[in-house]
Parts: sequence; structure tokens; C-alpha cells
Amino acid sequence: MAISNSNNRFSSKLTSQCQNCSLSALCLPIALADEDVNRLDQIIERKRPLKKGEILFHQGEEFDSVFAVRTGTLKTYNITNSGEEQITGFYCPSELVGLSGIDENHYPVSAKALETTTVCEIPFSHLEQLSSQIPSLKHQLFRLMSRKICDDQQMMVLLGKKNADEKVASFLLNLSHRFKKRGYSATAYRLSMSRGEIGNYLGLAVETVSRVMTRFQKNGLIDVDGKEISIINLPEMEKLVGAAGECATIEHV
Amino acid sequence: MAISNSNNRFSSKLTSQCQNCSLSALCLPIALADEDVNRLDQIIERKRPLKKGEILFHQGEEFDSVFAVRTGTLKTYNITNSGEEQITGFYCPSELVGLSGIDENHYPVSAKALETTTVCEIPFSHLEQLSSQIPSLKHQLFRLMSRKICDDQQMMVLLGKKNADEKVASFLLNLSHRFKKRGYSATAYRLSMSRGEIGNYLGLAVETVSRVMTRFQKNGLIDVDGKEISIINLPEMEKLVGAAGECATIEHV
DNA sequence: ACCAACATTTGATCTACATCAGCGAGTAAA
DNA sequence: TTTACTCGCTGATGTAGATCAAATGTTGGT
Repeated sequence: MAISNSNNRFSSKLTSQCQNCSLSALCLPIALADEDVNRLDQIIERKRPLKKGEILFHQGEEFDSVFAVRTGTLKTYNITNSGEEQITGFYCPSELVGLSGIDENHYPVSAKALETTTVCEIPFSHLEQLSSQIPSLKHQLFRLMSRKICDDQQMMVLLGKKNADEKVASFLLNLSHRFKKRGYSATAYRLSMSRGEIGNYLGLAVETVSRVMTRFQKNGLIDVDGKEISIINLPEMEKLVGAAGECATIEHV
Repeated sequence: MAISNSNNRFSSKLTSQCQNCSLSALCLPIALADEDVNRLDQIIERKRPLKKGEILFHQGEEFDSVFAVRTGTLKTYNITNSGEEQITGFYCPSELVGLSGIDENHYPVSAKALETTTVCEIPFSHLEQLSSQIPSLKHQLFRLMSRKICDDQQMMVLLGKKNADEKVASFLLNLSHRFKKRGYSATAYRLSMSRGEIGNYLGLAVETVSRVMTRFQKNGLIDVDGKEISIINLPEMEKLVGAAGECATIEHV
């Protein structure tokens, strides 16, 4: 895909730069030799930013790349036979989206930007080739996919067994952990998704999400101001979630 | 792990035999050259059968192998902080279990036999090494993990959005597809798990599972005799499930 | 600055499913 | 055979959260 130069603000960023990308330790957290980083750089395409609501790839489209989120947020979803949207995940900076397309060679979901979002496109066939030459890269890919499996299974437990309070608390703490990992505050952040999208994702009605958050605020667990969230009583929130899932508990590096 | 020779009935089977294993086309469905199959054979250990209730690996245990089910059925589950079991999956012959352990190098779940079950143990470090030398094997592994991600996400949709009827129907049809893929009848099979385990997996009470199945039978959709299930009205069942998930719809090879 | 469209909150009511309880059938041990 | 269990089925009742309804806030376009 040709790189757009229409916007000078970004063209300078659209160059090889895994070396100095602040996310490199996260998106493919491996100790690569300099020459290997260069090889990785060469296959990665930086794309122009997606505006809010723009689609990165469509459900059913042919799979060719995975994408690392650099800034902003994406959601993946599919459209059910009854025409409603079902959100299957949110993706923050440093996270990889598109792995589920490998199997069938088509993306089984669509990915849409929740806000202005930039991604690195990584053509999968190149990545796979490169992984043959760099064992640590291959291992890293296996780990990433394994983690995704693990995380999704925790999500299954959440959906199948937890009540509304536990779902919302898990969701807020999960985001907190993800922000913390990138060096941001774990206790104050901005939601990039609407209440409706949260409810859709958690298997709850919008009204329930709203009520639970309001109640959490009344009870001094969190502070809510529109999309701004502050976690006031972290221990109590964690208690609500319970020892949670093992994947989350063992704590990702 | 030493192979037990205490049981002659099995010792003859505990030899290299991916070539003539009827599942080989499924467990790692690749066109491998003969010599490659041999190399794969050499790293695989066939273990003595597990009896019903025996544990293949425990949650928290160090990860070293993935396992291909040859006969029988396994369930994976984890124990929540409140001490209850949460089933995260059932595994039939030809299916691979343990992939979620790669990331943290520990199994995040336990795996237990639901009936007498035999598995092939595949030490992951060897498999990974071998995959460096056989690109098609590496690709196959990526595909398998991708499919698992895809399937789990469909399960998330099921748990989050479907009602009891749709859950049970999806479950029964999913098993049907898995039996069919292995060449068995898609319309008559035996459940290896209890109603309680089905309910646990689907996020339903036992009583609900029982009631739904009874109602399905009354309505001529299925025939139930204890653990024996016959699907009488397949089209109607499929309608109940809806166009379902994309992963399932595009149809695995 | 204004208006239209949409997002969020709150209250009232409804319902799918959980929970509780009781029953019969199968199975294993004594 | 009896006792003790476990498993599956069915009926009665309770409840978490969905749905319906309406007011209020927020946002983007012109």
C-alpha cells in the first residue's frame, strides 16, 4: 500500500523506526539484534492514521497482514445474522490485531477505529518468513498467540460466570493493567469506547453498564466523569473481580 | 517420560506411527514429505491411556508439551477463587490441547479425561525446533493457534449474546461438526460429558440444560436417550443457531 | 451560536433463567 | 437385598438484569 505524503505532519514518521519506537518492547517484546530489528523494519509499513469510525479491515476480506496499534484504539466485531454488531475485542497501543485471520486466510471480524488511530501494518507472509530466520521472533509469535488464547478464555469465564458488577469491574481493571503496562497511570484514564460498546462487549445492556458505574461511584470505588475514569479504591475493585483468571494473575511480563 | 510397558495391549501401539494414524490428516493437517513425518514421529511420545477422571496436566504446572487427543475426550477447566470449576473447553480426537501454556510457560488450566483417553505428547520445544526446519509445519501451527482464537471468540459471542436454546443448539451442532470431520455420523453420537459439565461450559444451570433438551425432543428437533443424542431436524437446529459465527461458517477444511 | 443527532442517565416494569425442592432411575459397595 | 450416591428430570418460586420510556447531556455540522 502506497504511503500517503499528503500530510507532512505524518510523513516524517512513516519511516523505518522500530528502533526508536517506544512500543517496540511491547509489540514484539524480544531482544533482537540490531540487524534483525532492521529486517523487521523493512517489512513493516506505517500507514496514514485512521480517523474515528474508519475501518482497518472488513470481516470476510482476504487476510494478508497483522497490525500493531501505535496510537489510538480499535475494536473488532462481527455482524451477526440478525444484523447486530458483536464486539469481540478492543485493541490499545502495542497490541496486535488480525491474528485470527491466519487460519482461514480471511479476517473473521472487522476492525474499526474508535478514535484517530495509527497502526503498523505487518504483512504476515513476510513476518512468517522472517520468523524462520529469527527463532526468537518465531517464539515470540507463538507466545503472542498463546496469550491471546489465554486472554480470550478468561473472557469466556467472565461472560459465562460473572454478574454485572464483576464484569464491569473486570473490564475497568483490565484496561487499567493495559495502560499501566505502557507506562501510563493505572488509576486514571479515558475510555475510548461508548457505554453501548462496553455493554455489547460484556454482554450487558447499556443501562446496566451505566447503573453499575454510577453505583461504583456512589460507593467510592471509582470516579466517573463522562469518559474519564479514576479508580479510587483499587483493593476493593480487585476484591470484586476476585482472584480472577490465571492468565491475568500470573501477570504478563 | 518413560513409556509404560506394563500393558501389552498398548505397548504395540506406543511406537512411531504418524504415517498410519487415521488422525494425521487432522491433528496437523499438512502434506509432509515422508522424511518429515518421520522426524515428527521421533519427537512424539505416545502415553499410556488415561482413565476417566485422570488428569493430564494441572493448572499452574510447568508447560512443556502440547497433546493431541487420539481417542476419548478431555475437558480443560480452571478453579476459580471461590473454589468452583469453570470448564473452558472439550477436546475430541485429533484436537490439540495445551496451546495456552506457551505464553507463560505454565498451563493456565487443568486437563482431565472424561472417559478412557489416549493422547500423543508433543514436547513443544522440539516441535518448535522442527517447525524451523519445516516451513509448512510452522505455518500449520500458526493456523491451528489462529483457529483456536477464532473458535474461542465464537464462544465468547455465544456466551455473551445467546439465550439458553441457542446455546444448547450451538453446542450440539458444534459436536456434530467435530464428529463429522472425523468421519463419524453428524446426526447421532454419544455425549461424553454430563449435563452439569455442559451447563458449566455454556454458562447455564444444569436444570436449564435438561429442560432445553427435553423441549427440543418434544419439538422433534432431537432425540435424547441419556447420553445418546440424535439430531432429527438438522435444518431447524441450524436455524436456531443462526448463521452463527464466521469461523464456523466459512467451514474448516 | 444553534440545531439535530446521538449518548448517558434514571425510573418502572417484565422475563429468562437461577435457585430451591422433590422424585425416580441407575450403580456400586456391603 | 439394603444403603448410599450420583445423575437427570420436573415443578414452584425468586431475582438479576433486560426492556421500555423519558429526561438530560454532549457533540458535530453549518
